[in-house]
Amino acid sequence: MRWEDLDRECCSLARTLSVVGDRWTLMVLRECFLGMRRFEEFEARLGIARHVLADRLKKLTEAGVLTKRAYQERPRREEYRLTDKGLDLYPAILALVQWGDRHMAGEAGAPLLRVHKSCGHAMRGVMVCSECNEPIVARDVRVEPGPGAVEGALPAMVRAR
Amino acid sequence: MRWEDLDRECCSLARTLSVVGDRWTLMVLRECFLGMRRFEEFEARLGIARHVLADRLKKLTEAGVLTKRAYQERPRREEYRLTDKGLDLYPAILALVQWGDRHMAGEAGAPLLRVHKSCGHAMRGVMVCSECNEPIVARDVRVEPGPGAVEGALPAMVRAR
DNA sequence: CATATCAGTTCTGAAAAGAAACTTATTGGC
DNA sequence: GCCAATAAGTTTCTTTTCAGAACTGATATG
Repeated sequence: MRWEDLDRECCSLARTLSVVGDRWTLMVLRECFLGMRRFEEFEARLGIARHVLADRLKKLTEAGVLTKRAYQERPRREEYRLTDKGLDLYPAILALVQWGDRHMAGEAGAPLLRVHKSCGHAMRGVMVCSECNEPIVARDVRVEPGPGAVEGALPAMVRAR
Repeated sequence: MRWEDLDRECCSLARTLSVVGDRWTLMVLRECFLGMRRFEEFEARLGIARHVLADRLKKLTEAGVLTKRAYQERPRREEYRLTDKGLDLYPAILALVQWGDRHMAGEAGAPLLRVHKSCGHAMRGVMVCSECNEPIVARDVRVEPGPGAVEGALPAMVRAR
C-alpha cells in the first residue's frame, strides 16, 4: 500500500495520516505551533535533512495545512504559516505532547508548561464529550457506521453491535 | 538523526513520536481501539507486510503500550491488548480521527460515529482547559519552561516571553 | 569582489518497506 | 498415518524512501 493512496481510504485516521502521519511532518508542525516560520529555523532546530524539510513543507502546503508567503522581495524569501486547517491540528498535537509528558518524561517532569492565556493558568488539555462534558476514556466510547461509511470497511465487531 | 534517539530528546512530542510516530504504528493502534487483538486480524484489515507488523507489535509491547498474552496453549497463540499506557493514547488518536472527519472526509461525511456510552449520545471529543473548562484553541496557549526543561532547548521566542 | 544569508536542489550510500515464500506447532478429516 | 488448515511469526529478495553532504542561485554587506 502506498501512503499517498491513504487519503482515499474509508478511515479518517488513515486520511489524516496521509497528510501528517510522518515523524518529520509532526515535528515541523510542532515548530510551527512554537512560532517558527522559516526554512532555516526549522532546519536548525530540528536537524532535519534539507531536502526532507523542503519535501514536508511542500506537502503540508499542498494539503492546505501551511501557506507559503513572501516576507521580503529581492531576494524573495518565503515563510510558512499555519492555516486554519493547520491550527485545527492543535488538539491532536497537544494530546500527543501530553501523552509524552505523562508517560515518557523522566523524573525531571515535563519540559514545557502550557499557559491558557484567557484564564491565566498553567493547564492541561482534557478531552471531554461534546454532549455531556465529561472526560472521555477509551472504554466509554462505542463506534457506529457514520454517513460516509462504506460497506465492508467496518470491523465485524462494529457491525455486530 | 535516528528515531530511536528521539526518546532522549527534551521534547515530549519527540518522545511520543519515538513510540507511536509511525504510520503503521498508529494504524495498528486504531485497530486495537476497534477491538482487534490478533496478528492475523491486524494483517487482514490493514494489508501490512507481516514482518513490519511483527516489528511494530514488538516495539509497542516493549514500550509498554501493548501487552502480549497467550489466549490459548497448544498451540500457543498470543494476542495483543492495550495497556493503561496504551489506552491513554485515545485522546490523541481521537483528535487525529476528528481532524480527518472535519478536513479530509468527502461530501459523504465521517465514516464512523462515536457514541459516548455513559451519556448515550453521538459525540465529538472537545479539548478543554483543565482549569477553566473552555475549549482550547492554539492561539490561546503560551509556552513556558517546565520542570524538565533543558537550557538551550527552548526556542528564542519562548525564552523571550 | 569576496563572503554571507536564505531557500532550496542534486547526488550517493544506507535503511526501511513491500511481496511472497518458508517455519513451527497443533488440530481435524479421510 | 498422511494431508490440509490455522495462527503467528521469520526469511529472502526487490523496490522505495531517507540521511548526509555538497552544490545552486539570487541578493546584500564589508
